[in-house]
Amino acid sequence: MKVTLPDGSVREYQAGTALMDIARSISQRLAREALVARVDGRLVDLGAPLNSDANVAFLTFEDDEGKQVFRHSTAHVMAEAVQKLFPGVKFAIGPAIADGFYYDFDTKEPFSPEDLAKIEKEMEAIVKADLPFERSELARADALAKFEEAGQDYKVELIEDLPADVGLSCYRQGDFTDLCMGPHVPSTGRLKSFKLMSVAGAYWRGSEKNKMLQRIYGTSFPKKSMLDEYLFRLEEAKRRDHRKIGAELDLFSIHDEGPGFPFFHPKGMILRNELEDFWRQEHKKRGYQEIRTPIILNRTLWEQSGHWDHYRDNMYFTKIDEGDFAVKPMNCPGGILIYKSRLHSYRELPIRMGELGLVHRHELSGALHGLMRVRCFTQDDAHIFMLPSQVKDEIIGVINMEEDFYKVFGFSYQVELSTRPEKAMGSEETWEKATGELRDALEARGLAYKVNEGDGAFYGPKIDFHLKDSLGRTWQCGTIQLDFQMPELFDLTYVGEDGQKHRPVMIHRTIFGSIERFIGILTEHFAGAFPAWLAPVQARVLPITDRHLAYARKVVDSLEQKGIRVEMDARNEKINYKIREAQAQKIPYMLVVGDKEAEQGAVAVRHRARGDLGAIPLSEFEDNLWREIKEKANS
RNA sequence: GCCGAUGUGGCUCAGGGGUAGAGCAGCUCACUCGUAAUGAGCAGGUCGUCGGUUCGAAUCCGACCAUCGGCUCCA
Repeated sequence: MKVTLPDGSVREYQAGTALMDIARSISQRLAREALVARVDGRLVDLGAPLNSDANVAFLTFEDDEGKQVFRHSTAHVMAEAVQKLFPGVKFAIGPAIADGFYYDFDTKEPFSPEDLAKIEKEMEAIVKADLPFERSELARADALAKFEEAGQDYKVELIEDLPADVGLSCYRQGDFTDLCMGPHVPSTGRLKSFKLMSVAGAYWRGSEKNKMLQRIYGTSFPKKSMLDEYLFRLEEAKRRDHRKIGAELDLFSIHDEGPGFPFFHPKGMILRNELEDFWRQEHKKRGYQEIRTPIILNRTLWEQSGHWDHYRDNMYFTKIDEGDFAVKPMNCPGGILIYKSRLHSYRELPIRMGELGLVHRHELSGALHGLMRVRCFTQDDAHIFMLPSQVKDEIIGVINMEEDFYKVFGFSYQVELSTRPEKAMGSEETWEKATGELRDALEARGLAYKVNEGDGAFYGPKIDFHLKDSLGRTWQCGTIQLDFQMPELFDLTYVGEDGQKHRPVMIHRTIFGSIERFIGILTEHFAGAFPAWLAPVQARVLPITDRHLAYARKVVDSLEQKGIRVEMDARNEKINYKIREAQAQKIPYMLVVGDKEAEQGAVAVRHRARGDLGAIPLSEFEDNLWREIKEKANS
């Protein structure tokens, strides 16, 4: 039979040759590093025989699929160790995830950190024994009987949910057999370096209605050095944590007195205000008007908007003069009242109304996370009221705007399209149509996107922009939501060419998403070293001795005149000490002034990343920094 | 909200049934210094909160609160 390799070369083998032997015939190194094979597009165990002509690729840890198989195999080893140490445990699922794997177990007692150490030890023994992973295929009825007998309820449930005509397979290594479609690495000896990272509760099938299982997270690598490097990267990421940097740089704080309600300090406010100024400029350019609507509004408004039925659990309520009021969780009903406050002509549309609106949402206490998930936040919201014929262009316009914004900060992002959720308002047809419009716009822009079934807002489907934090977790920031419901519910109209009233279409959208969350992401992205235009302090003047205080004062005054945010470190300390502190505060420019500078009207410039840049005339420094700020340079 | 862990001065952390300890930061004094920590002294905490056990609790037990890692949810 003929085997075609990825480079196009063709080799001849006897039918029935094991894939592993084919790998070995190509090179020893490939045989050592290959984890699975891709045969005509399907992943197959290396131990499997090849029976006819095929395209074959051998995958190693370098390939995403190879990596997943490696991690998934490690999950099986962990499950075996758990079976040995904790007899009677029931097994749920154990997939590979982005940086490792997990396995969910139903146990009598939760695992303790000490248990993890024991499980790791046991896993080491299993890896050392180099047990082969053996595949077996079996009939559905046999599989059901087997797992029922073993008391593995979750496996039984999994089998029952699989289509009746699909073939089932199991993998066994040592004493552990698991329902699994595979493939796996050839033997446990491949799984050289692993570490169990944490235990956590996780609901069976991700639903809080189900039982909570014990999930163990772990990761694995073919080499110890790779594991060490990964762990080191994790440590580095923790150093970027916005909660840590936020405290160190005195940007914000969160107190027991207000869980999930962040306090912004003076330096955090500078950052916020810069972002908001930028936001206002950009929106003005693009034909947006700014509005502001109240935080507390009557309950009847929320009943009309559907929030009472669909969002009540996330809302805060209060009473005013015996009347029921709600604290707004979204800005749209307020914006709609402004739209409705007078008649609109088709000539005015689209109307783009932006609002930096403070919303409050009751988030579960366990979900709170620094600035990333809070209970009150400022949405950089906007509502666009338009003619049905304007929908596509408006969506494309917003997508372009999102991209323009993220480019300024150097963010990369993932785009997701979320469709009709279970508890949604409106007909299937309207949803179909709205989802189609969003999809068309994405495709017209040629954007790659992922579909999130059932993740839309209750009033419409949406396009979301997700940004990454320092640990690679993604957070939704920008969103574009197409809404045919609110215009109906509030009987919104415009007067058309024909003099009749017509129904406008609405878009809800954000770019930062929440200013708070955006600041969190921004902080981690730059590790606190914000570009000069955002930096709370753009320059700090460091006089060498108190003989130079007067000149330093002059430098500060001059910079302030130019609108530059500047501080002076007048303390009676050595220059090294002052530099160390300014560096720790990630201040973009340190201006050392001593006798020489005072004499020449100069400053000795040190940049936080580029180091000592030597002395230049003060005016030249001012011009340079001014330019850097104006250009919003990312350095 | 659920599972697990944690909670000691502003920060990082030690200690642990007999009424609290270090480093850094702060303050004072001396040094007047050229690109990442000068030295000395002083001050600072009812050990998250409330209750229980005990002659005695920061230490043991319970409840609650908050934080951290997940699940769920979402900007």
